[in-house]
Amino acid sequence: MPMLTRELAGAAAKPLILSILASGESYGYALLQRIETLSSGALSWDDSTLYPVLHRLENEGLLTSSWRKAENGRRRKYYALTAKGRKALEREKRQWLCVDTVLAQLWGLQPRLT
Amino acid sequence: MPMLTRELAGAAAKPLILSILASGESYGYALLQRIETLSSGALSWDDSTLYPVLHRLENEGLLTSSWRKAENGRRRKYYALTAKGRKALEREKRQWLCVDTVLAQLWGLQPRLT
DNA sequence: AACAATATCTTGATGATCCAGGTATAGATT
DNA sequence: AATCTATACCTGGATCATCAAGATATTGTT
Repeated sequence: MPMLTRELAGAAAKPLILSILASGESYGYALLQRIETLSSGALSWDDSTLYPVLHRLENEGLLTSSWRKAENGRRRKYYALTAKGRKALEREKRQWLCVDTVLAQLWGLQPRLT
Repeated sequence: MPMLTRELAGAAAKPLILSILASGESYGYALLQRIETLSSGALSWDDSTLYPVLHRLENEGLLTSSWRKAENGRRRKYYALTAKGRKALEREKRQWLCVDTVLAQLWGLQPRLT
């Protein structure tokens, strides 16, 4: 994500990926496009940044992966959230909102209704 | 910040510090307490994490520092935002809100009114 | 044939947190 | 006087994560 600082990109990666996968399995390339779409082009990741994150999350047991052939004939590695991944997402969400609440206070923004 | 992931802590540090200093100069120890207060105790930093960040920000020209003696007789290193720091804060803010907007969409939360 | 888009991966350099420690003073308590 | 607690700052090394660059391979289009 070129317009984001290294740190914010790092912090955003995990919750973003887990959140997208929470509504159904997907694969690397599609995740990149989904994020770009959701942010109206503001967030565009480099694939060489995403793949290691996916591997790490799988290694931590938050995701499972399976190679499959898509309709267009290409092989894709589909990722799906595990139960552990779902819990991790809740944790990530809570943490993000915690920091966000503090920043919102400092910036004089409305608090979010949970 | 023990209850935050390494990555989120890293991403939060810069905007938090810059935002607090935007409303007046302060010093390391006070920043730690201020953050703990603002978050109702949820965010508590280790001082050995904060100081290097302050040094880095000063090194980047976002802060200036000056040793001074406080009323209580102790020496403190006061940090103040520079013009460059103020611009950096705006950038950080924009970036944070950008990511936050995407996450809010994914989580079905209300968008924030700017 | 050549090219653009799709799809994934690895390696090495860089950069940042985190832990564990160290230094020092003021004020209150024993 | 001695000790403890809170205040106040700093550094070095281990660890971990992004990032850039480059590699591989297939499909559909010009």
